[in-house]
Amino acid sequence: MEEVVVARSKGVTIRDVAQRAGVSVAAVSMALNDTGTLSAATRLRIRATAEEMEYQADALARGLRGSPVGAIGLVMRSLDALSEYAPPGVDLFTRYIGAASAQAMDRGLSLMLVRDPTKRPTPPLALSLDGYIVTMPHVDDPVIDLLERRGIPYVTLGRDPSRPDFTDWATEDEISTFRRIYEHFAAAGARSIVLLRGTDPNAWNIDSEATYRAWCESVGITPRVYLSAERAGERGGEEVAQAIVDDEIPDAILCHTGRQAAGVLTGLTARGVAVPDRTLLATASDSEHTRHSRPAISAVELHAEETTLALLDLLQARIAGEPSAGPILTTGRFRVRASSRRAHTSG
Amino acid sequence: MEEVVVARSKGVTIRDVAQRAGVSVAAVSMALNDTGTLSAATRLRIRATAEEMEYQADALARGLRGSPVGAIGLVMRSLDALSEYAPPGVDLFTRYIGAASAQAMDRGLSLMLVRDPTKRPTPPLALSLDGYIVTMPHVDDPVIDLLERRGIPYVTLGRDPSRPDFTDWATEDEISTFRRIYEHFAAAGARSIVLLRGTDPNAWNIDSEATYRAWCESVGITPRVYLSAERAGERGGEEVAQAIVDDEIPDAILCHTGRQAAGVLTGLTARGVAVPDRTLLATASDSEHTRHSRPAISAVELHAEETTLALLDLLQARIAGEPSAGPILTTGRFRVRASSRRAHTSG
DNA sequence: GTGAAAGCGCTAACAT
DNA sequence: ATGTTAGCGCTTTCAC
Repeated sequence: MEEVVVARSKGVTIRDVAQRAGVSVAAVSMALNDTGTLSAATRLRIRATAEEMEYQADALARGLRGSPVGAIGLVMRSLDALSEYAPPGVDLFTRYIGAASAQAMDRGLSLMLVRDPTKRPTPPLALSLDGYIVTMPHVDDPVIDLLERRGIPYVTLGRDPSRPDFTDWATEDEISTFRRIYEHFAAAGARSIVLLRGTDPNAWNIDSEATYRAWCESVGITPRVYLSAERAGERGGEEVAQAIVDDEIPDAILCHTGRQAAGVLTGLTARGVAVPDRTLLATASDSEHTRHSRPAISAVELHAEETTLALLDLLQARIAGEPSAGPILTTGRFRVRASSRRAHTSG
Repeated sequence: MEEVVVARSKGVTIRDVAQRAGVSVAAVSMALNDTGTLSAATRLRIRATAEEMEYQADALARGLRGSPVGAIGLVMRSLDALSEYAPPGVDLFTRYIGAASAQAMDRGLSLMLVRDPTKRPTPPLALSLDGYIVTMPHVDDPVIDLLERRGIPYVTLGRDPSRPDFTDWATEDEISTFRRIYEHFAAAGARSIVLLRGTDPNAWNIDSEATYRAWCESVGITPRVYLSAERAGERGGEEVAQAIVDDEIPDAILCHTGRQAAGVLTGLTARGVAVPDRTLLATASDSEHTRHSRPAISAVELHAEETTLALLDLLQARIAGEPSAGPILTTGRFRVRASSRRAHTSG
């Protein structure tokens, strides 16, 4: 039984360059980082040899000294709260991850998805990254606390519900989008409208309920809010649908997540409530479910690219110590599908 | 003008633990890594204090010593070859990135998307990662060379066309899927079939053309292959469509990418060639384009999750020095949409 | 069985 | 203007 261990060859070190250039390691470091006092001549000469030897500073070693490592983290609180990191059909998160990763690359940054760094074991590199994007922070979020405590720069997707003064955040402007949906419902003749939201204690859930109640009040509708934990997924939506029907069949239902909406559709159908003929249905997050269900469910299409771009801008400014340009609101587009189109309205 | 630099506070160090436990730093290291010769008693005592102090070894420092850093890289050769990292409508790559990131998290690994590490400047942490997934390596791929040279473990999505003996790869079984598409075309009465493939020198392009030619020969069809660079996108497809029509209008066209297919559809339509009535159209990669075009384009739906899971398995085995279990073939599903459905066939 | 110390590659303070 | 050196936090010989 022989163990074959392939030695990981390290590359050219600063010492190699120093030796070749006939200077000290300090000189090399200075030359390449444009620090210290070196004659232009030696600086150039050193740079040339470094180039020639294809020298690359080891990020680990620099990081150990406190220099930036050229990588940022992405913490998705909504994913941390789910039971699985890749629930079937939910492409919202993967789209954010993919978009942010690709855009970070264009800026010479690497991005890594990191599990909740307050849970042990801590993802190894987590506390050595240059900064963080935290999506949908919770009330009194321990992750934010940790980052604050460690002095690690961060920005958030969605406002931090615990810190009204914090401005380094961006979001799809859900509030006005929600209003648009209610108006869409009302225009189709809906008089009673139900909101089904999630239970994660984030701005998304808090603000949307507030928006809903305000809107109800403004048009004289009695608010009816139902809750279902995000992690309950379709199943949760199905159960709530039963409860809603038991209470009183509304003219329209708005669900937060695509999975909830898919479940509600199933539940309503099971109880003989026709969508959209009897009750209109829409959701604030698009997903495979909403696109492929029968009828297809009206949903807000998120523009992940636009939002992640804003977040990266904010984070880079924050890392550079520049003043905050936030918050930044991007706009989602409400796509009307069959689930909220009345036959006599569309015809 | 005062510069506010927030000090990044490091956490508890091994020295702190050693001091508190009344032992040397070496003892702490040994106790926590289960190495060396320590009495069970001290080992336990040290572990307790470490736990109590919430000690976390610094990944940078460990990495500098050659230990794994708990993070792996993802290099997408197809993205490196494009002009932009997030081309509009192409969700194939983001799906892979998202799926792989989420699954890696479930295994306690962080995954980061890395730009071509042979291009300078090298992404800082690139050469310190524990391993790599390289998607669609090119012939004589310099990235593979680099990883080999540095002794960094890697697996590939799609076989390495230059290394027939290399087995640590997985892929969606495009060969049999392609055959199925040709048969689908043939069943719909197509006699002349055109293949439009990309130009990246990867297994995908090489093998699919070989499959095509073999199939043509087996059924006595004269092969017609057209090329369009992946980075040419829809535009490239459009131009090729013109060329195809100029040569001779075929009964069916199979395109590699969704963007090419979308372009071909546009091009054909512009020339008055009706899809699917005159010519059938399908593509091997699903995308926004193929789902939302008119008519919707038949496409292979990739199961990113299944494939990335296989890749992570292979990579972890490779890192652990276990024997290869590859290659692994996963299966895509060909979804027939309007673009390849003959009216009299479906009716 | 345990501690002291070297050193991973780098940066920054201090000498010269 | 350049070199010397002390660490960053950790693992790993090597003495004791």
